[in-house]
Amino acid sequence: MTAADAEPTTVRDPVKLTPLPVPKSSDVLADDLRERILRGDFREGTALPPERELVAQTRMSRTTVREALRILEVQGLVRIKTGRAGGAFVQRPDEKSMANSVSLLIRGRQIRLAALLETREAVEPACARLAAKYRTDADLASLDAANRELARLATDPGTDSLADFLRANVDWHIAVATASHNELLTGFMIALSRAIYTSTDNREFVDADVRAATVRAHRSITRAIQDRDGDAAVRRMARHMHSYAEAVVKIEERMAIEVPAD
Amino acid sequence: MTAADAEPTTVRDPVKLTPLPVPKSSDVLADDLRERILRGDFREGTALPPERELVAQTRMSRTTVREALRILEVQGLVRIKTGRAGGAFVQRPDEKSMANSVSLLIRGRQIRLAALLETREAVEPACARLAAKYRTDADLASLDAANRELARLATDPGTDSLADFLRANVDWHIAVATASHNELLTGFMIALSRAIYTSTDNREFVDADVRAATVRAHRSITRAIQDRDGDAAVRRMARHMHSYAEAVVKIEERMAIEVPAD
DNA sequence: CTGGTCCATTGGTCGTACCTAATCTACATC
DNA sequence: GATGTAGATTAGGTACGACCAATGGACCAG
Repeated sequence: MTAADAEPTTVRDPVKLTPLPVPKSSDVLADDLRERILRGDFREGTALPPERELVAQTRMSRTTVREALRILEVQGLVRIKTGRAGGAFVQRPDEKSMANSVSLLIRGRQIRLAALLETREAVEPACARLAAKYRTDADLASLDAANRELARLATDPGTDSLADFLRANVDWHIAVATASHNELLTGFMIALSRAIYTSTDNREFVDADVRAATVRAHRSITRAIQDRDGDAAVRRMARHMHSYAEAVVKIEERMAIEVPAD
Repeated sequence: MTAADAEPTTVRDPVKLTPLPVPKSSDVLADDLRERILRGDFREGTALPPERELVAQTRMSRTTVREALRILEVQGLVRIKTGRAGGAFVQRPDEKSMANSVSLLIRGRQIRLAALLETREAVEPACARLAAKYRTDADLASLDAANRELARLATDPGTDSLADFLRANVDWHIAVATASHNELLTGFMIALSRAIYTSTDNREFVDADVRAATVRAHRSITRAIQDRDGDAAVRRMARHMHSYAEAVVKIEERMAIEVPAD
Protein backbone atom coordinates (compact mmCIF):
# COMPACT_ATOMS: atom_id res chain seq x y z
CA MET A 1 0.00 0.00 0.00
CA THR A 2 2.83 2.44 0.80
CA ALA A 3 4.00 2.81 -2.77
CA ALA A 4 0.48 3.11 -4.09
CA ASP A 5 -0.40 5.79 -1.59
CA ALA A 6 2.20 8.07 -3.12
CA GLU A 7 -0.09 8.39 -6.12
CA PRO A 8 -2.28 11.44 -5.45
CA THR A 9 -5.41 10.31 -7.27
CA THR A 10 -6.05 6.62 -7.56
CA VAL A 11 -7.81 5.64 -10.74
CA ARG A 12 -10.82 3.63 -9.77
CA ASP A 13 -11.11 0.91 -12.33
CA PRO A 14 -9.13 1.41 -15.50
CA VAL A 15 -9.63 -2.17 -16.64
CA LYS A 16 -12.90 -3.09 -18.32
CA LEU A 17 -14.19 -6.60 -18.07
CA THR A 18 -17.28 -7.89 -19.71
CA PRO A 19 -19.08 -10.29 -17.37
CA LEU A 20 -17.04 -13.28 -18.26
CA PRO A 21 -18.97 -16.48 -18.44
CA VAL A 22 -18.55 -18.96 -15.64
CA PRO A 23 -19.75 -22.18 -17.20
CA LYS A 24 -21.17 -24.86 -15.00
CA SER A 25 -19.00 -27.93 -14.71
CA SER A 26 -21.83 -30.22 -15.71
CA ASP A 27 -22.27 -28.21 -18.90
CA VAL A 28 -18.60 -28.36 -19.62
CA LEU A 29 -18.60 -32.12 -19.31
CA ALA A 30 -21.79 -32.44 -21.33
CA ASP A 31 -20.36 -30.23 -24.07
CA ASP A 32 -17.19 -32.26 -24.20
CA LEU A 33 -18.95 -35.58 -24.40
CA ARG A 34 -21.45 -34.25 -26.93
CA GLU A 35 -18.70 -33.04 -29.15
CA ARG A 36 -16.97 -36.40 -29.05
CA ILE A 37 -20.15 -38.27 -29.76
CA LEU A 38 -21.08 -36.07 -32.70
CA ARG A 39 -17.57 -36.23 -34.05
CA GLY A 40 -18.01 -39.97 -34.12
CA ASP A 41 -15.36 -40.92 -31.59
CA PHE A 42 -17.60 -43.68 -30.33
CA ARG A 43 -19.48 -46.19 -32.40
CA GLU A 44 -23.19 -46.34 -31.83
CA GLY A 45 -23.96 -48.58 -28.88
CA THR A 46 -20.65 -48.00 -27.19
CA ALA A 47 -20.90 -47.70 -23.43
CA LEU A 48 -19.47 -44.62 -21.83
CA PRO A 49 -17.48 -45.28 -18.65
CA PRO A 50 -19.58 -45.87 -15.53
CA GLU A 51 -20.49 -42.82 -13.53
CA ARG A 52 -18.02 -43.57 -10.77
CA GLU A 53 -15.31 -44.05 -13.32
CA LEU A 54 -16.11 -40.69 -14.90
CA VAL A 55 -15.95 -39.20 -11.43
CA ALA A 56 -12.44 -40.52 -11.03
CA GLN A 57 -11.38 -39.31 -14.48
CA THR A 58 -12.90 -35.85 -14.37
CA ARG A 59 -12.48 -35.26 -10.63
CA MET A 60 -15.99 -33.92 -10.55
CA SER A 61 -18.62 -35.09 -8.13
CA ARG A 62 -21.03 -37.80 -9.07
CA THR A 63 -23.88 -35.28 -8.95
CA THR A 64 -22.17 -33.25 -11.65
CA VAL A 65 -21.38 -36.24 -13.81
CA ARG A 66 -24.94 -37.44 -13.55
CA GLU A 67 -26.35 -34.07 -14.57
CA ALA A 68 -24.13 -34.07 -17.63
CA LEU A 69 -25.33 -37.52 -18.60
CA ARG A 70 -28.89 -36.46 -18.05
CA ILE A 71 -28.45 -33.58 -20.44
CA LEU A 72 -27.15 -35.89 -23.13
CA GLU A 73 -29.99 -38.28 -22.48
CA VAL A 74 -32.59 -35.58 -22.98
CA GLN A 75 -30.88 -34.58 -26.21
CA GLY A 76 -31.14 -38.15 -27.41
CA LEU A 77 -27.39 -38.67 -27.64
CA VAL A 78 -27.22 -41.35 -25.01
CA ARG A 79 -29.47 -44.01 -23.60
CA ILE A 80 -29.08 -44.94 -19.96
CA LYS A 81 -29.69 -48.44 -18.73
CA THR A 82 -29.70 -49.56 -15.13
CA GLY A 83 -28.35 -52.71 -13.62
CA ARG A 84 -25.21 -54.65 -14.20
CA ALA A 85 -23.74 -54.11 -17.65
CA GLY A 86 -25.81 -50.95 -17.65
CA GLY A 87 -24.53 -47.44 -18.19
CA ALA A 88 -24.74 -44.70 -20.78
CA PHE A 89 -24.80 -46.06 -24.30
CA VAL A 90 -24.04 -43.80 -27.21
CA GLN A 91 -26.95 -43.22 -29.53
CA ARG A 92 -27.29 -41.13 -32.60
CA PRO A 93 -30.26 -38.80 -32.40
CA ASP A 94 -33.21 -39.93 -34.49
CA GLU A 95 -36.31 -38.37 -35.94
CA LYS A 96 -38.19 -38.98 -32.74
CA SER A 97 -36.03 -36.71 -30.64
CA MET A 98 -36.48 -33.99 -33.22
CA ALA A 99 -40.19 -34.65 -33.47
CA ASN A 100 -40.42 -34.30 -29.72
CA SER A 101 -38.94 -30.85 -29.66
CA VAL A 102 -41.15 -29.78 -32.52
CA SER A 103 -44.12 -30.99 -30.52
CA LEU A 104 -42.93 -28.97 -27.55
CA LEU A 105 -42.77 -25.87 -29.70
CA ILE A 106 -46.25 -26.48 -31.03
CA ARG A 107 -47.79 -27.02 -27.63
CA GLY A 108 -45.77 -24.38 -25.85
CA ARG A 109 -46.54 -21.71 -28.36
CA GLN A 110 -50.10 -22.90 -28.70
CA ILE A 111 -49.78 -22.83 -32.41
CA ARG A 112 -53.21 -22.78 -33.95
CA LEU A 113 -54.58 -25.59 -36.05
CA ALA A 114 -54.79 -23.28 -39.03
CA ALA A 115 -51.06 -22.65 -38.82
CA LEU A 116 -50.35 -26.36 -38.55
CA LEU A 117 -52.43 -27.08 -41.63
CA GLU A 118 -50.73 -24.26 -43.46
CA THR A 119 -47.36 -25.74 -42.61
CA ARG A 120 -48.37 -29.18 -43.74
CA GLU A 121 -49.72 -27.73 -46.94
CA ALA A 122 -46.33 -26.16 -47.46
CA VAL A 123 -44.20 -29.20 -46.72
CA GLU A 124 -46.06 -32.34 -47.65
CA PRO A 125 -46.35 -31.84 -51.40
CA ALA A 126 -42.59 -31.58 -51.53
CA CYS A 127 -42.46 -34.71 -49.44
CA ALA A 128 -44.62 -36.46 -51.99
CA ARG A 129 -42.31 -35.45 -54.81
CA LEU A 130 -39.32 -36.94 -53.03
CA ALA A 131 -41.32 -40.05 -52.22
CA ALA A 132 -42.09 -40.48 -55.92
CA LYS A 133 -38.40 -40.15 -56.63
CA TYR A 134 -36.92 -42.38 -53.97
CA ARG A 135 -39.63 -44.83 -52.91
CA THR A 136 -38.73 -48.48 -52.65
CA ASP A 137 -41.05 -51.43 -53.06
CA ALA A 138 -41.17 -51.77 -49.29
CA ASP A 139 -42.33 -48.16 -49.01
CA LEU A 140 -45.03 -48.89 -51.52
CA ALA A 141 -46.16 -51.88 -49.52
CA SER A 142 -46.46 -49.72 -46.40
CA LEU A 143 -48.50 -47.17 -48.30
CA ASP A 144 -50.82 -49.83 -49.66
CA ALA A 145 -51.28 -51.37 -46.25
CA ALA A 146 -52.10 -47.97 -44.77
CA ASN A 147 -54.58 -47.38 -47.58
CA ARG A 148 -56.33 -50.68 -46.99
CA GLU A 149 -56.62 -50.05 -43.28
CA LEU A 150 -57.97 -46.59 -43.92
CA ALA A 151 -60.54 -47.85 -46.40
CA ARG A 152 -61.68 -50.48 -43.94
CA LEU A 153 -62.21 -47.88 -41.23
CA ALA A 154 -63.93 -45.51 -43.64
CA THR A 155 -66.59 -47.97 -44.70
CA ASP A 156 -67.05 -49.89 -41.47
CA PRO A 157 -69.14 -47.64 -39.21
CA GLY A 158 -67.86 -49.30 -36.07
CA THR A 159 -68.10 -47.82 -32.63
CA ASP A 160 -65.93 -44.79 -32.12
CA SER A 161 -64.10 -45.32 -35.35
CA LEU A 162 -63.17 -41.65 -35.55
CA ALA A 163 -60.03 -41.96 -33.45
CA ASP A 164 -59.04 -45.09 -35.34
CA PHE A 165 -59.62 -43.43 -38.66
CA LEU A 166 -57.53 -40.44 -37.72
CA ARG A 167 -54.77 -42.66 -36.45
CA ALA A 168 -54.70 -44.62 -39.67
CA ASN A 169 -54.70 -41.35 -41.52
CA VAL A 170 -51.61 -40.25 -39.65
CA ASP A 171 -49.98 -43.59 -40.43
CA TRP A 172 -50.43 -43.03 -44.14
CA HIS A 173 -48.96 -39.55 -44.00
CA ILE A 174 -45.98 -40.81 -42.06
CA ALA A 175 -45.55 -43.58 -44.61
CA VAL A 176 -45.32 -40.94 -47.33
CA ALA A 177 -42.73 -39.04 -45.34
CA THR A 178 -40.76 -42.21 -44.75
CA ALA A 179 -40.83 -42.98 -48.46
CA SER A 180 -39.13 -39.66 -49.12
CA HIS A 181 -36.06 -41.11 -47.42
CA ASN A 182 -35.31 -37.71 -45.99
CA GLU A 183 -34.85 -37.90 -42.25
CA LEU A 184 -35.34 -34.20 -41.68
CA LEU A 185 -38.64 -34.02 -43.47
CA THR A 186 -39.73 -37.28 -41.88
CA GLY A 187 -39.12 -36.03 -38.36
CA PHE A 188 -40.85 -32.78 -39.13
CA MET A 189 -43.87 -34.49 -40.61
CA ILE A 190 -44.15 -36.93 -37.72
CA ALA A 191 -44.40 -34.10 -35.24
CA LEU A 192 -46.75 -32.16 -37.47
CA SER A 193 -49.07 -35.09 -38.10
CA ARG A 194 -49.24 -35.99 -34.44
CA ALA A 195 -50.06 -32.43 -33.50
CA ILE A 196 -52.76 -32.15 -36.14
CA TYR A 197 -54.15 -35.45 -34.97
CA THR A 198 -54.54 -34.34 -31.38
CA SER A 199 -56.02 -31.04 -32.51
CA THR A 200 -58.58 -32.76 -34.70
CA ASP A 201 -59.56 -35.45 -32.26
CA ASN A 202 -62.47 -33.58 -30.73
CA ARG A 203 -64.16 -32.51 -33.91
CA GLU A 204 -66.85 -34.40 -35.71
CA PHE A 205 -66.43 -32.91 -39.12
CA VAL A 206 -64.78 -36.04 -40.45
CA ASP A 207 -68.03 -37.44 -41.74
CA ALA A 208 -68.52 -40.22 -44.24
CA ASP A 209 -68.05 -37.91 -47.21
CA VAL A 210 -64.76 -36.54 -45.95
CA ARG A 211 -63.55 -40.06 -45.22
CA ALA A 212 -64.42 -41.31 -48.65
CA ALA A 213 -62.74 -38.33 -50.25
CA THR A 214 -59.65 -38.93 -48.13
CA VAL A 215 -59.40 -42.54 -49.21
CA ARG A 216 -59.76 -41.57 -52.86
CA ALA A 217 -57.12 -38.87 -52.59
CA HIS A 218 -54.69 -41.16 -50.84
CA ARG A 219 -55.16 -43.83 -53.48
CA SER A 220 -54.48 -41.45 -56.31
CA ILE A 221 -51.43 -39.99 -54.61
CA THR A 222 -50.11 -43.45 -53.92
CA ARG A 223 -50.51 -44.29 -57.57
CA ALA A 224 -48.48 -41.27 -58.57
CA ILE A 225 -45.76 -42.27 -56.14
CA GLN A 226 -45.84 -45.79 -57.49
CA ASP A 227 -45.49 -44.51 -61.04
CA ARG A 228 -42.65 -42.25 -59.95
CA ASP A 229 -44.61 -39.32 -61.28
CA GLY A 230 -43.32 -36.53 -59.05
CA ASP A 231 -45.32 -33.74 -60.66
CA ALA A 232 -48.58 -35.61 -60.26
CA ALA A 233 -47.73 -36.51 -56.68
CA VAL A 234 -47.13 -32.86 -55.85
CA ARG A 235 -50.28 -31.70 -57.57
CA ARG A 236 -52.54 -34.24 -55.98
CA MET A 237 -51.05 -33.88 -52.54
CA ALA A 238 -51.41 -30.11 -52.74
CA ARG A 239 -55.04 -30.49 -53.72
CA HIS A 240 -55.65 -32.96 -50.94
CA MET A 241 -54.04 -30.77 -48.30
CA HIS A 242 -55.82 -27.70 -49.51
CA SER A 243 -59.29 -29.17 -49.53
CA TYR A 244 -58.76 -30.72 -46.13
CA ALA A 245 -57.57 -27.43 -44.68
CA GLU A 246 -60.52 -25.67 -46.25
CA ALA A 247 -62.95 -28.12 -44.70
CA VAL A 248 -61.42 -27.60 -41.29
CA VAL A 249 -61.56 -23.85 -41.56
CA LYS A 250 -65.18 -24.00 -42.64
CA ILE A 251 -66.04 -26.11 -39.61
CA GLU A 252 -64.17 -23.78 -37.31
CA GLU A 253 -66.17 -20.84 -38.58
CA ARG A 254 -69.40 -22.70 -38.02
CA MET A 255 -68.38 -23.60 -34.49
CA ALA A 256 -67.37 -20.02 -33.82
CA ILE A 257 -70.89 -18.95 -34.78
CA GLU A 258 -72.57 -21.62 -32.73
CA VAL A 259 -70.49 -20.79 -29.69
CA PRO A 260 -70.31 -17.03 -29.85
CA ALA A 261 -68.58 -14.39 -27.77
CA ASP A 262 -66.37 -16.35 -25.49
CA MET B 1 -52.16 -76.73 -5.88
CA THR B 2 -54.31 -79.83 -5.44
CA ALA B 3 -57.01 -78.78 -7.86
CA ALA B 4 -54.52 -77.58 -10.44
CA ASP B 5 -52.63 -80.85 -10.29
CA ALA B 6 -55.66 -82.61 -11.69
CA GLU B 7 -54.87 -80.96 -15.01
CA PRO B 8 -52.73 -83.43 -16.98
CA THR B 9 -50.73 -81.00 -19.14
CA THR B 10 -49.82 -77.60 -17.77
CA VAL B 11 -49.82 -74.77 -20.27
CA ARG B 12 -46.45 -73.11 -20.25
CA ASP B 13 -47.07 -69.42 -20.21
CA PRO B 14 -50.53 -68.34 -21.19
CA VAL B 15 -50.18 -64.85 -19.73
CA LYS B 16 -48.24 -62.21 -21.63
CA LEU B 17 -46.83 -59.20 -19.86
CA THR B 18 -45.21 -56.30 -21.53
CA PRO B 19 -42.29 -55.00 -19.45
CA LEU B 20 -44.21 -52.66 -17.26
CA PRO B 21 -42.60 -49.30 -16.86
CA VAL B 22 -41.00 -48.26 -13.60
CA PRO B 23 -40.68 -44.53 -14.06
CA LYS B 24 -37.90 -42.65 -12.37
CA SER B 25 -39.02 -40.12 -9.82
CA SER B 26 -37.16 -37.30 -11.51
CA ASP B 27 -38.99 -38.10 -14.73
CA VAL B 28 -42.29 -38.15 -12.95
CA LEU B 29 -41.67 -34.73 -11.52
CA ALA B 30 -40.40 -33.41 -14.83
CA ASP B 31 -43.45 -34.78 -16.62
CA ASP B 32 -45.76 -33.19 -14.11
CA LEU B 33 -44.12 -29.79 -14.28
CA ARG B 34 -43.89 -29.95 -18.06
CA GLU B 35 -47.56 -30.71 -18.33
CA ARG B 36 -48.45 -27.76 -16.14
CA ILE B 37 -46.20 -25.42 -18.03
CA LEU B 38 -47.55 -26.47 -21.41
CA ARG B 39 -51.09 -26.29 -20.15
CA GLY B 40 -50.37 -22.68 -19.31
CA ASP B 41 -50.77 -22.90 -15.55
CA PHE B 42 -47.92 -20.44 -15.14
CA ARG B 43 -47.46 -17.22 -17.02
CA GLU B 44 -44.19 -16.84 -18.86
CA GLY B 45 -41.52 -15.55 -16.51
CA THR B 46 -43.13 -17.01 -13.42
CA ALA B 47 -40.66 -18.44 -10.96
CA LEU B 48 -41.12 -22.02 -9.90
CA PRO B 49 -40.64 -22.62 -6.17
CA PRO B 50 -37.02 -22.82 -5.03
CA GLU B 51 -35.43 -26.25 -5.12
CA ARG B 52 -35.56 -26.68 -1.38
CA GLU B 53 -39.20 -25.72 -1.38
CA LEU B 54 -39.91 -28.31 -4.08
CA VAL B 55 -38.07 -30.83 -1.95
CA ALA B 56 -40.42 -30.09 0.93
CA GLN B 57 -43.50 -30.28 -1.29
CA THR B 58 -42.64 -33.38 -3.25
CA ARG B 59 -40.71 -35.17 -0.50
CA MET B 60 -38.09 -36.05 -3.02
CA SER B 61 -34.41 -35.42 -2.53
CA ARG B 62 -32.79 -32.33 -3.86
CA THR B 63 -30.80 -34.39 -6.34
CA THR B 64 -34.03 -35.66 -7.86
CA VAL B 65 -35.64 -32.25 -7.97
CA ARG B 66 -32.55 -30.80 -9.60
CA GLU B 67 -32.48 -33.50 -12.27
CA ALA B 68 -36.10 -32.77 -13.10
CA LEU B 69 -35.38 -29.07 -13.44
CA ARG B 70 -32.36 -29.85 -15.58
CA ILE B 71 -34.52 -31.85 -17.94
CA LEU B 72 -36.93 -28.97 -18.35
CA GLU B 73 -34.05 -26.59 -18.87
CA VAL B 74 -32.64 -28.69 -21.71
CA GLN B 75 -36.08 -28.81 -23.28
CA GLY B 76 -36.22 -25.04 -23.18
CA LEU B 77 -39.20 -24.89 -20.87
CA VAL B 78 -37.42 -23.22 -18.01
CA ARG B 79 -34.48 -20.91 -17.54
CA ILE B 80 -32.45 -21.23 -14.38
CA LYS B 81 -30.81 -18.24 -12.75
CA THR B 82 -28.46 -18.31 -9.79
CA GLY B 83 -28.24 -15.98 -6.86
CA ARG B 84 -30.85 -14.39 -4.69
CA ALA B 85 -34.14 -13.90 -6.49
CA GLY B 86 -32.90 -16.64 -8.80
CA GLY B 87 -34.61 -19.92 -9.50
CA ALA B 88 -36.34 -21.66 -12.36
CA PHE B 89 -38.33 -19.27 -14.53
CA VAL B 90 -40.96 -20.58 -16.86
CA GLN B 91 -40.21 -20.07 -20.51
CA ARG B 92 -42.09 -21.06 -23.60
CA PRO B 93 -39.93 -22.98 -26.05
CA ASP B 94 -38.85 -20.95 -29.06
CA GLU B 95 -37.54 -21.65 -32.53
CA LYS B 96 -34.02 -21.82 -31.21
CA SER B 97 -34.63 -24.86 -29.07
CA MET B 98 -36.19 -26.60 -32.02
CA ALA B 99 -33.39 -25.49 -34.32
CA ASN B 100 -30.92 -26.93 -31.87
CA SER B 101 -32.41 -30.37 -31.95
CA VAL B 102 -32.61 -30.28 -35.71
CA SER B 103 -28.93 -29.41 -35.76
CA LEU B 104 -28.21 -32.35 -33.50
CA LEU B 105 -30.02 -34.65 -35.88
CA ILE B 106 -28.09 -33.29 -38.84
CA ARG B 107 -24.71 -33.63 -37.18
CA GLY B 108 -25.46 -36.88 -35.43
CA ARG B 109 -26.73 -38.59 -38.53
CA GLN B 110 -24.05 -36.96 -40.64
CA ILE B 111 -26.64 -35.95 -43.14
CA ARG B 112 -24.97 -35.17 -46.41
CA LEU B 113 -24.93 -31.72 -47.93
CA ALA B 114 -26.88 -33.00 -50.91
CA ALA B 115 -29.69 -34.08 -48.60
CA LEU B 116 -29.67 -30.72 -46.86
CA LEU B 117 -29.92 -28.90 -50.15
CA GLU B 118 -32.68 -31.22 -51.25
CA THR B 119 -34.59 -30.43 -48.08
CA ARG B 120 -34.14 -26.73 -48.52
CA GLU B 121 -35.25 -27.01 -52.09
CA ALA B 122 -38.38 -28.71 -50.80
CA VAL B 123 -39.22 -26.28 -48.04
CA GLU B 124 -38.03 -22.83 -48.93
CA PRO B 125 -40.21 -22.15 -51.97
CA ALA B 126 -43.23 -22.77 -49.77
CA CYS B 127 -41.68 -20.42 -47.26
CA ALA B 128 -41.42 -17.79 -49.94
CA ARG B 129 -45.08 -18.16 -50.81
CA LEU B 130 -46.11 -17.59 -47.22
CA ALA B 131 -43.73 -14.67 -46.97
CA ALA B 132 -45.40 -13.08 -49.97
CA LYS B 133 -48.72 -13.58 -48.28
CA TYR B 134 -47.95 -12.41 -44.78
CA ARG B 135 -44.93 -10.10 -45.00
CA THR B 136 -45.09 -6.82 -43.16
CA ASP B 137 -43.22 -3.65 -44.04
CA ALA B 138 -40.73 -4.44 -41.30
CA ASP B 139 -40.04 -7.82 -42.89
CA LEU B 140 -39.47 -6.10 -46.20
CA ALA B 141 -37.01 -3.73 -44.57
CA SER B 142 -35.06 -6.69 -43.15
CA LEU B 143 -34.95 -8.33 -46.55
CA ASP B 144 -33.73 -5.15 -48.20
CA ALA B 145 -31.07 -4.65 -45.57
CA ALA B 146 -29.88 -8.23 -46.03
CA ASN B 147 -29.78 -7.70 -49.78
CA ARG B 148 -27.71 -4.54 -49.49
CA GLU B 149 -25.25 -6.21 -47.18
CA LEU B 150 -24.96 -9.16 -49.50
CA ALA B 151 -24.41 -6.95 -52.53
CA ARG B 152 -21.70 -5.06 -50.69
CA LEU B 153 -19.88 -8.26 -49.85
CA ALA B 154 -20.32 -9.62 -53.35
CA THR B 155 -18.64 -6.67 -55.05
CA ASP B 156 -16.07 -5.78 -52.42
CA PRO B 157 -13.32 -8.37 -52.76
CA GLY B 158 -12.15 -7.86 -49.19
CA THR B 159 -9.98 -10.25 -47.29
CA ASP B 160 -11.68 -13.48 -46.44
CA SER B 161 -15.03 -12.23 -47.55
CA LEU B 162 -16.24 -15.76 -48.19
CA ALA B 163 -17.33 -16.41 -44.62
CA ASP B 164 -18.93 -12.98 -44.44
CA PHE B 165 -20.75 -13.52 -47.69
CA LEU B 166 -22.11 -16.86 -46.57
CA ARG B 167 -23.20 -15.43 -43.27
CA ALA B 168 -25.05 -12.61 -44.98
CA ASN B 169 -26.56 -15.19 -47.28
CA VAL B 170 -27.88 -17.10 -44.30
CA ASP B 171 -29.28 -13.88 -42.86
CA TRP B 172 -31.30 -13.28 -45.97
CA HIS B 173 -32.73 -16.76 -45.99
CA ILE B 174 -33.66 -16.46 -42.35
CA ALA B 175 -35.30 -13.13 -43.10
CA VAL B 176 -37.47 -14.86 -45.69
CA ALA B 177 -38.43 -17.52 -43.19
CA THR B 178 -39.22 -14.89 -40.59
CA ALA B 179 -41.42 -13.06 -43.07
CA SER B 180 -43.50 -16.19 -43.46
CA HIS B 181 -44.64 -15.64 -39.89
CA ASN B 182 -44.69 -19.38 -39.39
CA GLU B 183 -42.69 -20.37 -36.35
CA LEU B 184 -42.35 -23.98 -37.35
CA LEU B 185 -40.94 -23.26 -40.76
CA THR B 186 -38.76 -20.52 -39.32
CA GLY B 187 -37.16 -22.83 -36.77
CA PHE B 188 -36.66 -25.49 -39.39
CA MET B 189 -35.06 -23.10 -41.84
CA ILE B 190 -32.78 -21.62 -39.20
CA ALA B 191 -31.33 -25.02 -38.42
CA LEU B 192 -31.12 -25.94 -42.07
CA SER B 193 -29.42 -22.71 -43.11
CA ARG B 194 -26.91 -22.93 -40.32
CA ALA B 195 -26.06 -26.50 -41.22
CA ILE B 196 -25.66 -25.69 -44.89
CA TYR B 197 -23.50 -22.75 -43.94
CA THR B 198 -21.09 -24.83 -41.94
CA SER B 199 -20.99 -27.47 -44.66
CA THR B 200 -20.21 -24.91 -47.33
CA ASP B 201 -17.63 -22.98 -45.40
CA ASN B 202 -14.67 -24.92 -46.68
CA ARG B 203 -15.45 -24.82 -50.34
CA GLU B 204 -14.27 -22.21 -52.77
CA PHE B 205 -16.90 -22.62 -55.40
CA VAL B 206 -18.68 -19.46 -54.38
CA ASP B 207 -16.84 -17.40 -56.94
CA ALA B 208 -17.72 -13.96 -58.25
CA ASP B 209 -20.19 -15.34 -60.76
CA VAL B 210 -22.09 -17.36 -58.19
CA ARG B 211 -22.19 -14.38 -55.88
CA ALA B 212 -23.53 -12.05 -58.51
CA ALA B 213 -26.16 -14.59 -59.50
CA THR B 214 -27.14 -14.99 -55.86
CA VAL B 215 -27.60 -11.28 -55.41
CA ARG B 216 -29.74 -11.08 -58.55
CA ALA B 217 -31.90 -14.00 -57.50
CA HIS B 218 -32.43 -12.61 -54.03
CA ARG B 219 -33.44 -9.25 -55.45
CA SER B 220 -35.99 -10.70 -57.76
CA ILE B 221 -37.44 -12.94 -55.07
CA THR B 222 -37.63 -10.01 -52.71
CA ARG B 223 -39.51 -8.07 -55.34
CA ALA B 224 -42.06 -10.86 -55.68
CA ILE B 225 -42.51 -10.93 -51.92
CA GLN B 226 -42.92 -7.18 -51.91
CA ASP B 227 -45.58 -7.36 -54.61
CA ARG B 228 -47.31 -10.14 -52.71
CA ASP B 229 -46.96 -12.31 -55.76
CA GLY B 230 -46.87 -15.75 -54.18
CA ASP B 231 -46.61 -17.72 -57.40
CA ALA B 232 -43.66 -15.71 -58.64
CA ALA B 233 -41.96 -16.01 -55.27
CA VAL B 234 -42.31 -19.78 -55.35
CA ARG B 235 -41.08 -20.05 -58.91
CA ARG B 236 -38.06 -17.85 -58.43
CA MET B 237 -37.10 -19.37 -55.14
CA ALA B 238 -37.35 -22.86 -56.61
CA ARG B 239 -35.11 -21.81 -59.49
CA HIS B 240 -32.64 -20.25 -57.15
CA MET B 241 -32.48 -23.28 -54.87
CA HIS B 242 -32.19 -25.64 -57.77
CA SER B 243 -29.36 -23.86 -59.52
CA TYR B 244 -27.48 -23.45 -56.29
CA ALA B 245 -27.83 -27.12 -55.47
CA GLU B 246 -26.73 -28.03 -58.98
CA ALA B 247 -23.63 -25.89 -58.67
CA VAL B 248 -22.73 -27.58 -55.40
CA VAL B 249 -23.21 -31.05 -56.79
CA LYS B 250 -21.07 -30.20 -59.79
CA ILE B 251 -18.27 -29.01 -57.52
CA GLU B 252 -18.56 -32.10 -55.38
CA GLU B 253 -18.14 -34.30 -58.43
CA ARG B 254 -15.08 -32.37 -59.49
CA MET B 255 -13.56 -32.68 -56.03
CA ALA B 256 -14.34 -36.38 -55.99
CA ILE B 257 -12.32 -36.75 -59.17
CA GLU B 258 -9.45 -34.69 -57.92
CA VAL B 259 -9.31 -36.59 -54.66
CA PRO B 260 -10.04 -40.11 -55.75
CA ALA B 261 -10.42 -43.41 -53.95
CA ASP B 262 -10.56 -42.46 -50.33
C1' DC C 1 -33.43 -78.15 -18.51
C1' DT C 2 -35.82 -75.39 -14.79
C1' DG C 3 -35.80 -72.73 -10.94
C1' DG C 4 -33.65 -70.57 -7.02
C1' DT C 5 -29.99 -68.17 -4.41
C1' DC C 6 -26.34 -65.23 -4.03
C1' DC C 7 -23.12 -61.87 -5.64
C1' DA C 8 -21.09 -58.16 -8.25
C1' DT C 9 -21.91 -54.13 -10.94
C1' DT C 10 -24.13 -50.02 -12.16
C1' DG C 11 -27.61 -46.48 -12.10
C1' DG C 12 -31.20 -44.10 -8.76
C1' DT C 13 -32.19 -41.70 -4.52
C1' DC C 14 -31.28 -39.53 -0.23
C1' DG C 15 -29.18 -36.32 3.30
C1' DT C 16 -25.90 -33.10 4.67
C1' DA C 17 -22.54 -29.81 4.28
C1' DC C 18 -20.41 -26.15 2.11
C1' DC C 19 -19.25 -22.95 -1.89
C1' DT C 20 -20.61 -19.35 -5.10
C1' DA C 21 -23.56 -15.89 -7.16
C1' DA C 22 -26.89 -12.30 -6.96
C1' DT C 23 -29.62 -9.30 -4.46
C1' DC C 24 -31.26 -6.61 -0.61
C1' DT C 25 -30.54 -3.80 3.51
C1' DA C 26 -28.64 -0.89 6.54
C1' DC C 27 -25.38 2.12 7.58
C1' DA C 28 -21.64 5.28 6.75
C1' DT C 29 -19.85 8.92 4.12
C1' DC C 30 -19.88 13.18 1.68
C1' DG D 1 -30.41 13.52 0.35
C1' DA D 2 -27.40 10.97 -2.86
C1' DT D 3 -24.11 7.59 -3.00
C1' DG D 4 -21.23 4.12 -2.00
C1' DT D 5 -19.99 0.14 0.65
C1' DA D 6 -20.16 -4.03 3.89
C1' DG D 7 -22.60 -7.50 5.41
C1' DA D 8 -26.73 -10.38 5.67
C1' DT D 9 -29.82 -13.20 2.98
C1' DT D 10 -31.44 -16.23 -0.44
C1' DA D 11 -30.90 -18.74 -4.22
C1' DG D 12 -28.49 -22.35 -7.16
C1' DG D 13 -23.85 -25.32 -7.79
C1' DT D 14 -20.74 -28.87 -6.12
C1' DA D 15 -19.04 -32.49 -3.21
C1' DC D 16 -19.30 -36.70 -0.35
C1' DG D 17 -21.01 -40.65 1.60
C1' DA D 18 -24.46 -43.97 2.25
C1' DC D 19 -27.86 -46.95 0.79
C1' DC D 20 -31.64 -48.69 -2.50
C1' DA D 21 -32.98 -50.98 -6.89
C1' DA D 22 -32.30 -53.29 -11.12
C1' DT D 23 -29.77 -56.39 -13.88
C1' DG D 24 -26.82 -60.16 -15.30
C1' DG D 25 -23.95 -64.01 -14.27
C1' DA D 26 -22.31 -67.94 -11.60
C1' DC D 27 -23.52 -71.60 -9.15
C1' DC D 28 -26.36 -74.94 -7.06
C1' DA D 29 -30.58 -77.95 -6.26
C1' DG D 30 -34.13 -80.55 -8.19
